[in-house]
Amino acid sequence: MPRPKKQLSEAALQMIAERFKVLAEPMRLKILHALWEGEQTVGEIIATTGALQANVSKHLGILQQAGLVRRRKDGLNVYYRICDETVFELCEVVCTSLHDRLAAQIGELPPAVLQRKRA
Amino acid sequence: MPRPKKQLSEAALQMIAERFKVLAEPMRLKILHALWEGEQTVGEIIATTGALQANVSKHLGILQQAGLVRRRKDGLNVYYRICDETVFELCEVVCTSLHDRLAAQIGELPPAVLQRKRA
DNA sequence: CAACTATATTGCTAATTAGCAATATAGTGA
DNA sequence: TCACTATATTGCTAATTAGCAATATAGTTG
Repeated sequence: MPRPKKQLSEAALQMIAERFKVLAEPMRLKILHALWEGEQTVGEIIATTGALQANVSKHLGILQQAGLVRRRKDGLNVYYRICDETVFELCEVVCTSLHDRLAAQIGELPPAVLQRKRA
Repeated sequence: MPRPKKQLSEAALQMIAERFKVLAEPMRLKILHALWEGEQTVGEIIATTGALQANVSKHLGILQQAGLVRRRKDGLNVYYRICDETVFELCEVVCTSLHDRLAAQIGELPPAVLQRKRA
C-alpha cells in the first residue's frame, strides 16, 4: 500500500546527507563514543581513541561545525561534550538494523551441524 | 552524570560508519525517497530523480549491497523496493535534529523588528 | 619577558567516489 | 536469427577527505 507523500527539497536532501556524512567516519564515531559518558578534554580523547592530536582536533572541529558537540575552554584545556543526543539514537537504530540483517543472513545458511572444535 | 558504558569494537564502528556512508549521498536519499510510496522500476526511478541511467543503476547497486533495497525482476523491468524501514526512521530523526538546531540558531539572533516587504 | 603545555591550523599525499560516456548484458518480439 | 528495450558494467576524470608532519596559537608559570 502506498505511503503518504512527504516532500523533500534538494536543499533538505543535501542537509540530511551532510549529517550522515559527518557520522560516516569510524574515528568520529569513536570520538562520540568516548564522549558517551560525559565531557572530556582533547587530551583525554586522544588517549582514549589512540589517534594523533591533529586528527582528533580536526574531527572535533567537524563535529562541532555539525552541531553535535560543544566546546568549553578552561585554562589550557578544552572540554568537549555531546550536545545532540540524537547521535546515540541514530547509532542504536543502525546497530539494530545491522544486527537484524546479519541474523537473517545466518538464517539463510544451512544449520551448522558439527562443531569443528570444542572450547 | 556519567552514562553506563557500552562497548563498541573497531569492527562495529566500521560497520556503523559504512551504513551512514551509504546514506550520505543526496542522490541515494532521493532514490530512497522515491521508493517511499512503494516499489518502482529503474526507469521510473530515473524519471523521478532526473539522474542518468548509469548513475541510478550504480546507486541502486550500492543500496542493495547495503541491504536497504531489494530487486525483483519482471521481464525487461527490474523493480526495486525498500526492505529496511529503519531508513525512514533515521531520516526522520536527522530532520528533527536539524530543525531543532536551526530553530535554536534563529533564537539566538535579535528579533526581526521590521518586515522588509509585505506579501 | 621566556619556557612550557594544550590545542588548532596548514600543506601534503593517497585513497575513495560521484557523475559521465560508452559498452555490455538480458529479455522481448518479429 | 535480428532488432529493440531495459538495465548493468566499465573506464575515465574531477572533487573530496582522512591521516600525517610541521607549524601556529593560546594559556600558564616562572
